[in-house]
Amino acid sequence: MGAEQLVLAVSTVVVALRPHPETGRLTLWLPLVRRIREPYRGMWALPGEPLRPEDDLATSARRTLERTTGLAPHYLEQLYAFGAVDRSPAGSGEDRVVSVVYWAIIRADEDARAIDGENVEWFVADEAPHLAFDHDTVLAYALARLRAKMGYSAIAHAFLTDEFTLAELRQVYEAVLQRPLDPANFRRQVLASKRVVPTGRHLSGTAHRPPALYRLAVPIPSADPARVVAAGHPEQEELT
Amino acid sequence: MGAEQLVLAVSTVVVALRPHPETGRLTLWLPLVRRIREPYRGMWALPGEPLRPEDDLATSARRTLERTTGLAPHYLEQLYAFGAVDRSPAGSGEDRVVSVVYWAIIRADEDARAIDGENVEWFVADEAPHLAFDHDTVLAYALARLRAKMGYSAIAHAFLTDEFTLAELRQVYEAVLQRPLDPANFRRQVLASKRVVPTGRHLSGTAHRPPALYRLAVPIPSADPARVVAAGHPEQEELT
DNA sequence: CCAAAAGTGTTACCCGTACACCCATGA
DNA sequence: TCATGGGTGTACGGGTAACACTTTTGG
Repeated sequence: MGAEQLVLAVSTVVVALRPHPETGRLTLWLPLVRRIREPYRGMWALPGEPLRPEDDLATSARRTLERTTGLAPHYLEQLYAFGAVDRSPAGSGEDRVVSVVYWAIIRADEDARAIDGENVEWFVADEAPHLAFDHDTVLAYALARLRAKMGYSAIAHAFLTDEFTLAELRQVYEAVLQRPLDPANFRRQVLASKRVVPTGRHLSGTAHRPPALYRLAVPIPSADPARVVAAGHPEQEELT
Repeated sequence: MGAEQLVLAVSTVVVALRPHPETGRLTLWLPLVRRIREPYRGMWALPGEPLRPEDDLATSARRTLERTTGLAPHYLEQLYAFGAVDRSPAGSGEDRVVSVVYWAIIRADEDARAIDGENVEWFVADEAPHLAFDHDTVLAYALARLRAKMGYSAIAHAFLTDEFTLAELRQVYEAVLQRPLDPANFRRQVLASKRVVPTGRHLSGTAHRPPALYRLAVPIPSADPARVVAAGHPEQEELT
């Protein structure tokens, strides 16, 4: 037992929707980085970095996203702080690491511009390899929470551009929730929620009847506590 | 600008239900500690401590609870990690502090045994004084989240003993949500949810008809990611 | 004009709410 | 026996799910 140090790191689970290589259906993908040193050398892990004293937690997550994908996040949210003492292999003289984990959601249009960083590779989220540290748990938790949050918040829009068709929005839900939704009922529910406003424009060039384009009525609410509190009487759906 | 160090601390928002000093109705209370050194000397703050390298985050929260109330927590959940760079007054040469905040819920029977620690005093949650650091925000967020979570989880039971009447359970909801609930409908909803099982026993000594006693059918689900993930197909209501 | 997706209408059902009412007990 | 909270019955209304149907385009 040497002089163990306590280190604070920030990791980010970056998710985007891309077609599945086999079925062609939209699925969640995420970038992982291959570890180039011990411990867990050679294994895949979530991207991250130690927190610098001059950085906010979110700033660190943003930089990690930049480094691994070349992108700036439009949606970033804190997930959880993982701090079990045995997260790094015990007795190896390694530092004890507490990781604050963030989520970032990549929009379809940005995803096209994504550039892989050093030792970065994208994986289908549900088919990711066994990961270093406790990152299997972290990833599973992130996915479970993302799916749960789809039900009561507007994060689905974080995957889409400003203008979108209701079919596109529905496909996001179907991809993340992994089940088909009734187009007729979906349309009514979304319109009834007033979250979405028709732009008057229509999407042309489709194989069939041109669908109407919509825009978000209000921006996606931030999950940042400071903003949630400042918003006065918080709605349940805005709290995690 | 001296050599700033990065420090990781764990704070705990401890809540219990006690009668309001004026109205006599049940309300949320919490213990605060008076700061005995700079910065914010003399102000009230959330109890907490720097994380020791040999402690899990939850272990640290547990010790804080022990130190301020003499109790061991039956319900403990991680809330959020606060890490803005200016949380401590800037330029004062103070360390930069990242705080992982936990919630602890005190049951009615334990609350009776609570002993105040050094410089500890309890306050009605909604009438707490202006706090040190960003603890006003932290507290507001904790209360908002507690109220939201009452709607879709079983945490209300964290305030109660093993055996309880439906009226007691309803009073917990009413106290936290700050609005009256229809006893008839409340009873049906709770019974329909199957979360609760009659013990067959009745509470005697009441002024009127003796109410039936109930017990939790399944323990309150832990919000710990490791357990949530291990539980297989997670229900939405178990996720935060 | 045909296929297929966009979009509308209709109906049955579940669930939350409101509220009238009966039951059991201590005082 | 009466006041009071415990406990039951019932009817209304909003929201969701299922699915038949009409509309609009490209080929």
